[in-house]
This record gives sequence, C-alpha cells and structure tokens, in this order.
Amino acid sequence: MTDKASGAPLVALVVGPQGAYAVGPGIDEAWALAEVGRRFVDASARLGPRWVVWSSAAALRGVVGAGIDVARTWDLAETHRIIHGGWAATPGHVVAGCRGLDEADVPRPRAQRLHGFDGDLFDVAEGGDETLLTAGGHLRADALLRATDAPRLRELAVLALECQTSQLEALGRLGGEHVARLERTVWSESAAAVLCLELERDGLPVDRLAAEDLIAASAGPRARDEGDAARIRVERDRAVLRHAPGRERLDLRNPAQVRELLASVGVDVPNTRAWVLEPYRLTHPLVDALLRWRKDERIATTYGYRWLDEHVGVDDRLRGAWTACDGAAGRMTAQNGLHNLPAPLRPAICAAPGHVFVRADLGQIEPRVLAVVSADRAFAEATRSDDLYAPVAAKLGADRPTAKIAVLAAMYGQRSGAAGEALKDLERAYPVAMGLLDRAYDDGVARRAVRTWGGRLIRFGAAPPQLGEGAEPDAPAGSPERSAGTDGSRGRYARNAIIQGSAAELFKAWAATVRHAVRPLGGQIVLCLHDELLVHVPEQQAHAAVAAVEGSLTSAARTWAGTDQVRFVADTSVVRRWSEAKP
DNA sequence: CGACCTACGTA
DNA sequence: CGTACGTAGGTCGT
Repeated sequence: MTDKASGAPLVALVVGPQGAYAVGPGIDEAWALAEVGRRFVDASARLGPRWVVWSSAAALRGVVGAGIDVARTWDLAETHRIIHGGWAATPGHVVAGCRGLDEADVPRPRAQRLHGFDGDLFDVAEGGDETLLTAGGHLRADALLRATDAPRLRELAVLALECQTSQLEALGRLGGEHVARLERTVWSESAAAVLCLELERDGLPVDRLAAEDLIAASAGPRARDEGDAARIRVERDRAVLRHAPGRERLDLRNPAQVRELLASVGVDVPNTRAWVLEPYRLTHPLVDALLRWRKDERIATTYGYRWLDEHVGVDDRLRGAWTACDGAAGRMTAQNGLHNLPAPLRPAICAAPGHVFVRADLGQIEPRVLAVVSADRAFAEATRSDDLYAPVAAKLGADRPTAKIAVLAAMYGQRSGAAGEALKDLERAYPVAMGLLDRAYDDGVARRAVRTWGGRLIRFGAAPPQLGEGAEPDAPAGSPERSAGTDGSRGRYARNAIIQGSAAELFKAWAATVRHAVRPLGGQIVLCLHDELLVHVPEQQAHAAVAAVEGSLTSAARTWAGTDQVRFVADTSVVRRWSEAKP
C-alpha cells in the first residue's frame, strides 16, 4: 500500500501504553516504548513513509516531544472530521465512519474513575481477553489504552491501514474530479495536527520581566497572601467607587449591582457591556472609570500573575493545548490565552536573545477565499490588487469604505447599517460570488450540510454528539452542529462557515509549508492566529525566513486554490517584540 | 459541585 | 459586521 499521489508507502504507527507497532510495506515491527523515537527516525529514513495514525496526539506526542521532525502523516481523526463533520473522532468514531455504522452507537469508555483509584489498571485487567470489535462491528472503547501486547497493537495498526483505505475511497466518492484537492486537505490538516504538538512543545517566547511590569500596571503588585490580595483588589475598585459616594460596598463584579449603580447616576442601560456603556463615557465619570477598571480587571483575573506562573515555563515559554480544528468551521484553537492575549500584553511576547520573530498576516483573506470558492472570474480579477476593495469600489462606482462595507455585509450578513444600495450593485457586479453566498445561506436555512472548498463537512440538524463524560475531556466547548437557532442564524452560520472554514484550510496549508521551509533555518512556528503566523528564528536567518514565509504563501495558495488567478497577500515584518508589528 | 449567565479578549 | 473560540466571576439549584 502506498500513497499514490505522493508515492510514499503508508505505514501505520500505533503507540500504546506499553509499546508501539509499525506496519506497512517493508515494515512489520514491535517497538519498545523507550525505542520509539530512534526507530521512528530509522524507519522514516529507510522508507520515507506517510505515517498513518489514529490521531497525532496519541501516536506522535512522544516523537515530536523528542524534537524529531515528522514529515508526512495521515491523521485518521482529522480526516474523519473532514469527511463526516463534527468534532468527535475517537478511533471508535473513525471505525464507525469507515464502516457506515451509526455514530450514536460508538461504544463509550466506562464512566469516570473513582477518586483515589487508577481506573486504567482496573479496565486493563478486566478487558485482557476481549476482541477488538464488538458484535455490532464497532471498535471497543479505549481500544488503544487496552492494547498492551504486540499482537493487539498490530491488530490496531492493520485496522488503521484499512481505515485509511476506506477514507481514501470516501474522498474519491466525494471529490470526483476534485479528489486530489480533498486529499491535499487531508495532508495539510494532518500536518496541522502535528504542528499543534510542536506548538505545545515549543511554546511562545515571553519576556517575563516585561510581562510582570505590564501586569503590575493593571493588577498592582504581586500579593503576598490572601489578605494582601483582597487589599489590592479594594484599592483597584476604589478608582471606580470614589465616583459613587455612599455605595463603597458595592460589588463591581456583579453586573446586576453595576447596572443599579449606573441607574443611580442617571445611566439607564439594558446591560453593562462595554459597547453599550461606551456612548456614556462622557455622561458621568463613573462610566469611564468603570470601563477602565474592566480592562485592568481582565488582566488581573485572566492574564495576571497566576496565569504567568501556571502557563509560562522556567524556559520563559507560554504553553497551552492546541487543536487543529474547532467543532464548527475548522479553525485552530488554543488554550491558556494564546489566542486572545490582550493587545496591551503583546510587548511581553519577545524573541529569545539572538532571535527575532518573522510575523506575517494574510491580508483580506476572506474575500480572496470567496473568489476561490465561488470561482467568480470578475471577483478574482479584484484580488490582483494589494487592496481588493479598491477595484471593487471602482467597479461599483462607490468609494472604498462603501465597497468594503458592502463586501463584508454580503459575506457576513448585516442586520443593521446601510449597505443597501451598494449591496445591490455588488449583486450585479459579481453575480457568481454573490450567488454562492446566497446558496450557502439557503442551505443553512434548510439545514442542508455544506462543504468547505477543501471538503470539510459542515453539518446541521443532527443531534449534538455526546462530548464530555470522559469520552473527550479536552473537547472544545459547545456542540459542533447548529440544530437550533432561527433560520437567519443558521443561514449566516452556513455562509460564514464556508468562508471562514475555507480560509482556515488555506491558512493551515500555508502554515504546514512554512513549518517545513523554516526548519532548516532553525526556525519554529510559535503562534498561529487564524490569519497570522509568528515564526521564531535565529537573527541571521531573518531574511531567509521572510523569503520562506512569502514563498510558502505563493506555493500553498496556488496548490490550495488550484489556480493562480486568485492572489493572496501577506504583510510580513521582522520584529523583536510582537507589539512592534502593527497588525 | 455543575449549569448557566454575563462579560470580554482575539481573529 | 457577522461568525468562531477560551477564560473568569457571578448566581442559582442540586
């Protein structure tokens, strides 16, 4: 069995709790756990395979952790998510997907282990002589954890190869003449899953002292004990409460009390959200003080000393868990603030001595993606420009701000504001692109599943899969499918998911290419932020890294889009601190 | 203790 | 100008 398009032999790797197994053309070996890294390197050099894994996290965390470069993979879990939609993708789900079995019947792991007991040992002892599959053809729950001997590991590896074959056939049925595009999606999404492990391993470089200073500016000094912390909190609150004489005991963290307080000074609002209060900033000094307090409070609670201590390692790297796709359209997610670090803290994100960041963000990615997905030749023409809105404005006979609002309104669906006339002109100027958006909207209203450009399924109406309960402790919150909501909300969701999800695919294809290109330079991708990449690289290699990042965009975009008629642009700069680059 | 709400950070 | 995500603190009910 080989990967036809790339010519690489397909080798399954299963890593269990006590050993590993690799099987494929030219290899059929049990590996001791301590030897996995070395044998992985040997087998990679000897065979140049595409490694087939149930999931990158399960099979490759140790390999990546050892600093080994993992080149080509086929991640069965990520592929399952592409083909079938949703987020649940345990080996059980993969097998069910491949065999056409009902996802709802996938065996789920036993309930929570009891406090103070090691549930794994208990389960392994009890499940020692079980078969791999149930009578119904499903993979037994926790099959990977229970695979403690070589024969069982081999069985799982062979099954993985069968699933890969089955997924490839499914891609062929789905893709027709575009099967190669879907296969490339699998490759880059699989690479993204490996990249996630690298991001977790490497972390984001932080200037700890700068971070402490920035936190101190908002949260005050480090508290020595609980009483000290309370005193500092009261001190912070006083900046607001001094504007409310007689109500110094009020709890600013309680929105109901804050709303009442605002009413007492004549500010009557339905809620106390920042955008609601913003117009009242000058009405009463209390409002301004409150909004400033909220900013500080955010840093004090979410990005304060505790955050620094818990998530920034002794090597001054900020680490969190990464996932290659969320449950909706397929963007990457990250924990511990890596994806929502407040701008005021960005000066603390600083390259290590002798290093710099190459920072690059994609410009106007979503309308450019729309040009690809819709194959609208006129709209593609507009992407030739560095600023896509300029030619659109010219074509509409409108000014640039109007053209921009019209395009955004078309893509995201506006509820308020006045894009009306320009929107009608847009429909006339780019009927193909607008037609795609209208069709996506209608699909959402009708609960019809849609697919992104790369082939990821966006589902509707299905019962939300049972996450949680130990099945997938790290599953992103929320249910991936939109079964509820109004017609309009589903329509907007579908329209957005096609654009946002396709953009995420292009981004990951770019990131995977960059990752490969900067490795020989000693570079690492240290942050992925939906349309922005931060690459950490030795100073002397900055120039080469910039070229690699930009060259990667050209090649990744051409391959992903299947055309060079749509242009993608990146704004790239070399900086010491993240904040030096204006996004 | 968890579910839910409010609020807000990022893209 | 919509969508998505992660985090924390509050309340309320068990």
